[in-house]
Amino acid sequence: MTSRHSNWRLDKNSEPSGSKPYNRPKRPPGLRGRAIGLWYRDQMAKKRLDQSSLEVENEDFSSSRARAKEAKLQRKKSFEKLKDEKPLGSILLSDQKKKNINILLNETLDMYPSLQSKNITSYEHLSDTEFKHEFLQHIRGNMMENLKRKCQISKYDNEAENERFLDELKDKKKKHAYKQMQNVRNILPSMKMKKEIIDLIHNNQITVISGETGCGKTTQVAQFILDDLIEKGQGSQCKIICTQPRRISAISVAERVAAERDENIGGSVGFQIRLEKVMPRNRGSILFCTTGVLLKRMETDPSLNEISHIILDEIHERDIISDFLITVLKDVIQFRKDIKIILMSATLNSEAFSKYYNEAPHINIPGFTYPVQEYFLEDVLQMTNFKFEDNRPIWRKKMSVGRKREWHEFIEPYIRQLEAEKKYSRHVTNELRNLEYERVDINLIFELLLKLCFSQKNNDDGAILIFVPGLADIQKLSKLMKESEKFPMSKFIIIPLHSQLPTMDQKQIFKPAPKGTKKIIIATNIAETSITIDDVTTVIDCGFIKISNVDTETGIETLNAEMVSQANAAQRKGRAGRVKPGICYHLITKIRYDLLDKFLKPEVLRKRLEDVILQLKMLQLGKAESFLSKLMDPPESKLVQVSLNLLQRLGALNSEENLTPLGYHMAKLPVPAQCSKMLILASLFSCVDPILSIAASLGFKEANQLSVSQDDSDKRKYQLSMGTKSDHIAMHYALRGYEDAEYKYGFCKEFFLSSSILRLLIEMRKQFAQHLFDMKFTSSSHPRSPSDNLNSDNVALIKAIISAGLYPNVAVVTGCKRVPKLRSVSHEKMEFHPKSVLSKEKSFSSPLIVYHTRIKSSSLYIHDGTIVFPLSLVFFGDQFRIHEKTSNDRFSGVSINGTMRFVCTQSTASAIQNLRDRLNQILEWKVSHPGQVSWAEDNPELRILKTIMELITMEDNEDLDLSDYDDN
DNA sequence: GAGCACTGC
Repeated sequence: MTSRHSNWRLDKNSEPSGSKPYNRPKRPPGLRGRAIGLWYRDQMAKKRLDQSSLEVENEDFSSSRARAKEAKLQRKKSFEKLKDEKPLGSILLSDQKKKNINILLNETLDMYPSLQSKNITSYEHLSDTEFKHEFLQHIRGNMMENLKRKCQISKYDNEAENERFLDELKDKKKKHAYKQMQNVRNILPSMKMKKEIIDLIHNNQITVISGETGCGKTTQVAQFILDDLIEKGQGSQCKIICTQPRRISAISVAERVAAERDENIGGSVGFQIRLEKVMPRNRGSILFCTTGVLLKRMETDPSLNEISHIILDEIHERDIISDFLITVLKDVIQFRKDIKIILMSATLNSEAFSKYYNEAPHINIPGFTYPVQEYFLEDVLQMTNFKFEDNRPIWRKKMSVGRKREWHEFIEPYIRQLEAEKKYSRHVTNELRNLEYERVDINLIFELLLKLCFSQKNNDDGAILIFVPGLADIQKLSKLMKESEKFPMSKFIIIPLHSQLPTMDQKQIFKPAPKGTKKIIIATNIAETSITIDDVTTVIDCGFIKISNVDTETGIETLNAEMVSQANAAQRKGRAGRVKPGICYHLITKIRYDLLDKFLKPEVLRKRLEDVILQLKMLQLGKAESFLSKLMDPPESKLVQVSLNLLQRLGALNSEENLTPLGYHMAKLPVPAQCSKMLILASLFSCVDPILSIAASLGFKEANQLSVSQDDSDKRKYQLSMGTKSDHIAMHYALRGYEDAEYKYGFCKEFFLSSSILRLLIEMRKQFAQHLFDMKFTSSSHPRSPSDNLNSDNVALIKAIISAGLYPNVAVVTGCKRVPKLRSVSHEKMEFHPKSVLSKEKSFSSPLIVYHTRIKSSSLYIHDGTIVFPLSLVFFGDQFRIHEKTSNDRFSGVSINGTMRFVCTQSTASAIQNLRDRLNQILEWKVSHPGQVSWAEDNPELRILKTIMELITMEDNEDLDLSDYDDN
């Protein structure tokens, strides 16, 4: 007795109507056993290959069908296993309630008659609304077609403007301030290559410009283009967009360039980042924006109409959005022969970009930095006489095959060579030989610091910058320095630098230390690119970096310290040579340095792909797999499938991998997919305020800050959760508290919150609220409008909506001795991350937890959780099924997900099922006919939603005894 | 008992 697989996509049939039938190829006679299997495998592979080259709509039907089949098989398997699952709770409904539900269901039959329509995948049954028009146009469109259509627009040229811009520039050149700026600019290496750069850009559609820090490419190239065109009397044709990977750099570069032009921002130069912009004049202008802004712009303006030049800066960083952009632009230039693309990168990997763009011409600008002397671990050991702790001889049996080979082929011979050269003492080579494994050694950093700060010959007054992987290392080193009493505050300014630590006095970080004191900065890789401290002359690079990764098979994300790449090491070293010659200590051996990878894996290979896939769907780029295969480094097919499967389960994509109405809304909102689902539900249930805060926090970051010394911040977060046993609701209370606080600074200080993050979160809330209003889900664009917040104080309802969004991320509490014990629904061991308020919980009134983020580091941690009750999951989960007592299954009740069962009577089960079906009808209808639910009158929609709300609220108030669920 | 860094008209 399986209820239809309901997940409010308007797409229940997995059989695509109107698609071509799938012709199973006939296998040649004479094959046997394994050979048959192999033959079919090859056929499938061939078919997939053939189809990926076809145009968008017919593509890959066979594999989606295979996927559906696989999913069905999995489901069948899990139902078998379900028999062994202990029930995770029970559902109790009084006879009176069931009676009322049945009356209600009868009275609200045929709420939406057109939903009964058979031809549901074509969406023709939808009422004729603005939304239907917009949606159908979107899912039927494809980017190439749009480009063909839109690129016919003739070139913009305005004589009057041309003249005005030229006169303006001539006048400016006479001004003293402008001339002075010009003198500063003239020193830059890029200035010497101005003509070459302009010519190259002029003569080619694509240009790759490389250059190291200090060459001035970021500030100059856009100005070269603009001034050149103005001087040619073509200023009005010029409209440049220059992207930056970070918000701050977009603003600061714009400010810098405006200053160089003796202007304020908003003239010929502007910037645009999310939630903040100062636009330049329409023509003869340069806009500095973040990569994300450009990508979003392309959703509505794929042909980049009116734009004359796109400059993508810092693409060597290989972040997802930049990688994505260079691929999309490859398509755009086919139709916009007049647009110019300029790719700017560091010298190291610029060749690769040139190659990716079909051997595009490439120009290198020499950089200007002071020389930096490099030392390696062997030198540091010699200097400090350091001895590694617990340094047992290498137990080579334990090493992986690769490590073993590495040791025998390179490292061991290198040490032998050092011994032969006798450049280093016996002590050094012994330590290297006995090094069990390479890791960050805080004691070594400390010893090196002592040497640097207290040996006579060192009278350098520059700052010392230490790179460590994470907060734990910052804390350890700070503690060590403090306890040694060798670094008194009178002589040393010690600055920890980490994105989640409160930024102490800003000026202190950037201004040189007063005479007689030394500045020591202990930083994560935030100091590699995001924060630049000019007066650094000594860098200590521990050689490790924390880096996120993803398991291609399971999709589990990880965060662990790994060895840096040569590019990282070079960047870190470069931080010592900004104002004068410097020194860099790499705490790895020279041979290890040579063996390092050239670059880190690009981000797109280290992240889950749900959001990228939604973005590419929004840009109408066709099948995920075939578009992603065009990237410079295509992600593994298996991982694409994992992400596609989740999006399909969430109801964002249908079986043909097209956006559903729900998916369309999800992709439009700038939050993770699961959060947008929450937002839509919140508007239907009239409780947007809390969910807006939660979606903003999950999509951006929590406002809670950390501290270097002891941690009161966890206790304060616990207070903020107000006993709701939910990190998510704590996020809501943090924002509400901040908004309502009269003395905001004091509030932030008391609760260890970052006011700058809170302010951004509040702006994001407004942005989402505006979206919901524009989509007609709410009656007001104000986040706290009373009419959209009738139920915002109903904690049980908020939790239910959180669980509806975060599903299928469910964890189960299995016990609670010292700390809560946790497992996933598929029985993996998990833990609450210590920052979660739930990690301190002693008793659980329900074993069910929903979460957003799960990362494997030292353990598989859930970073944020909310405790929920069975009904929320039963109403909003998928694969709902009723179980009857039979001879081989003594269980009577319902199950969801093929993994979670709940005990109830048959009559309760069927009442729940019917109510659930009706709820799904409402949700299906609502996402495709956006409109508010009127809470003012007694309409059928409202009566159903209210009934569900009442059931959920009631359940939360019953205190259940955890001992029922304890595995022990 | 522990949290690299970014981003979204």
